[in-house]
Amino acid sequence: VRLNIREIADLAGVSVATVSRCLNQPEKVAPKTLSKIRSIMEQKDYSPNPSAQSLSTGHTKTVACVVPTLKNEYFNQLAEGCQSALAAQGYRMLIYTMQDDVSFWEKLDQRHFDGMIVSGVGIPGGISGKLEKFTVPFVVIDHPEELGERQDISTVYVQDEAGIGMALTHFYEKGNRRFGILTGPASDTSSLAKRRIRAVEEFFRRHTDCSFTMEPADYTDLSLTEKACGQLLSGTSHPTAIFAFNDMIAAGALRCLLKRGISVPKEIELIGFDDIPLSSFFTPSLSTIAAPNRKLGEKAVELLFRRLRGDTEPVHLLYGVELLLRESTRT
Amino acid sequence: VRLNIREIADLAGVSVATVSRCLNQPEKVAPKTLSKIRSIMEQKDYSPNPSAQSLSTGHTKTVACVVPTLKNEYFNQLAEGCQSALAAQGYRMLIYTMQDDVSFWEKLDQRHFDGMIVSGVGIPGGISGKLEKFTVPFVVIDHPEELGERQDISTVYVQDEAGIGMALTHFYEKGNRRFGILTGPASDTSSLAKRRIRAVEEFFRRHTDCSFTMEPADYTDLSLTEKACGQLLSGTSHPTAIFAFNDMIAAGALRCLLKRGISVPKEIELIGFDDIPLSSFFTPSLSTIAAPNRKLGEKAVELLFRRLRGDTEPVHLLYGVELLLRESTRT
DNA sequence: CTGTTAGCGCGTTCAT
DNA sequence: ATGAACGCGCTAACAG
Repeated sequence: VRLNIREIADLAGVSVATVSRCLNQPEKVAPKTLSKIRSIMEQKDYSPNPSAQSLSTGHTKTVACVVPTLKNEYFNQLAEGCQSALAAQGYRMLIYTMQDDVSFWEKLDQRHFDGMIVSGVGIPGGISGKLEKFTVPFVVIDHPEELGERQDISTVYVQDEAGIGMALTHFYEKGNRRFGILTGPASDTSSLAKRRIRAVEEFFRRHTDCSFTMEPADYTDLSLTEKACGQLLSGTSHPTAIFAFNDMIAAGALRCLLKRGISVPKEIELIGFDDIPLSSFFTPSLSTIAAPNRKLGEKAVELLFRRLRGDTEPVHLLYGVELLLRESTRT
Repeated sequence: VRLNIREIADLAGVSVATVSRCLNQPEKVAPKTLSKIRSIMEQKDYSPNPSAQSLSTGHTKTVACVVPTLKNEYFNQLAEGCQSALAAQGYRMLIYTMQDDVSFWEKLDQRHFDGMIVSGVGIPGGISGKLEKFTVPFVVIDHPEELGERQDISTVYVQDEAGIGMALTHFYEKGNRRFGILTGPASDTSSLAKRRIRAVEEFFRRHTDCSFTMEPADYTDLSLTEKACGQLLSGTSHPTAIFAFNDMIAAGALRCLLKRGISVPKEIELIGFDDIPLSSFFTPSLSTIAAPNRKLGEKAVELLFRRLRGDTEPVHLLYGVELLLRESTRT
């Protein structure tokens, strides 16, 4: 029921080339024929077949968004930022989750899209191991340090180290000396996870009057997170302040603490990371390191478009973070 | 750097037709040539060009997921369910958000996908107004009542009315007689929104000893939600129980109440709808009507695949809901 | 300014 | 069991 370029051409009494030009280089078509063809296209509700267009041009007007999971609000926000930015440019977005599929990258066929946005994908051996096969431009939402040999690609990232420093320093200045750190899942080998751990270690190297315990936590499974927090409490360090690597984990910790009748922030203070939308709804509302999650996605798209337009200069956008003091920390 | 079917054929000393058969109807190829071609494909890491395949077959192995927004956890969970189900079948997922783009449906080109999953898309005039142009199969995650003339399509939905009845009845049995209802945004004309409102009205038609106030609330903007809840409190009904149409709104209400020093559930009880993952993390944890959000997405995909396989019998999957009593209601 | 034509890569009759 | 040839719908040289 949908006609093709040939039929439009016949209807307008011109050749397919003219119709095609009408779409791609209207300035090269006589105003008169142009308007005539256009009215016919309008009337017949014509639009070029995307598959044919892709086959012919090699472009798909589609971008892939690759995240480890959609079960963490952080990645949802990233994806949301990408999607809206892409839609605004008339691009479609394919969404892929890696989950625990180890052969993910091998199965990914880049001919489906013009470019991709990749985030937080703990790649063993670094990005260079799996992403070097890709010739389509892509932007990584993560620290540039894991780029390896792919120094040519752009990144968008936040000051993790600084954020962690801010949180721990705040705790320290409030008099805390015993800390609990809830890291991401032990299986998370992303550069993001490793970098945050390093930042923690670095902090305590400079604050030898403190003790701390690190405990891996999962944000997918509530019971695991609570258990991890329990470990922290039953250990020898008896923390008075807990820092969680992301807000999902902080949520679990909060629940664990309150269940045990531990007052937050009175007895134990808590700070998370990411500032997901609902963290301000917790009670006590969660103090957290805020990053511009949505914006990261939007900017990544922006950088990707630069590439698509031919600008191959790699750009690294670093965003600052902010310590948002809400109710889970003492004033 | 990637070879095509022609080159593979030459390498194997056969024609392109044989290589193609090798992929699509291997049983029609001599075992010997089959294995030979396959090893070459393996070695050269060959896989057919998706665009060419689509152009030739008319299929894309891609499904569209259309939701109003990705800013509500509910839709994220839906999308997540769809995505994982699709990925398991080797399908890709395009994600579209309608936001407030009125011309969304007109711009949507169905040639990009083999089918679509549509959810909660308040379509003025019903689904039939905008979706009838689509010839690709699609499944609606919503009540069948809005299907209009498209009685041929499958749906997946939950018992909204029953859920609302459960919540309000629970409130009633606990002795509450003055109710506050926080509905979705006034602009939400989806069948879901309307249906929930009808269910509320229906309940109070049968419980004339109650008073209630309905107030539209937005889950995108916290301040609006809090203001809506404030309206409820400052009105004449002085509710002792508040029911929110979704958990995002309930979160805002919770915050509003606690800010004003109103104890939940002691002074005012609160029940939400959806059971988004973080609702159990609120404090008090949110009592809510739980729906199998992820599963709705998965099932929708399942029904869609039936269509793609040729089974045109419309199926309507109705899922039950459950009143999850947590801490925001009295025991 | 417009038309002809050759691909783009693959699926698929129809012969052989 | 295999190959030759056409069609899918469009873009881009090239010619006029």
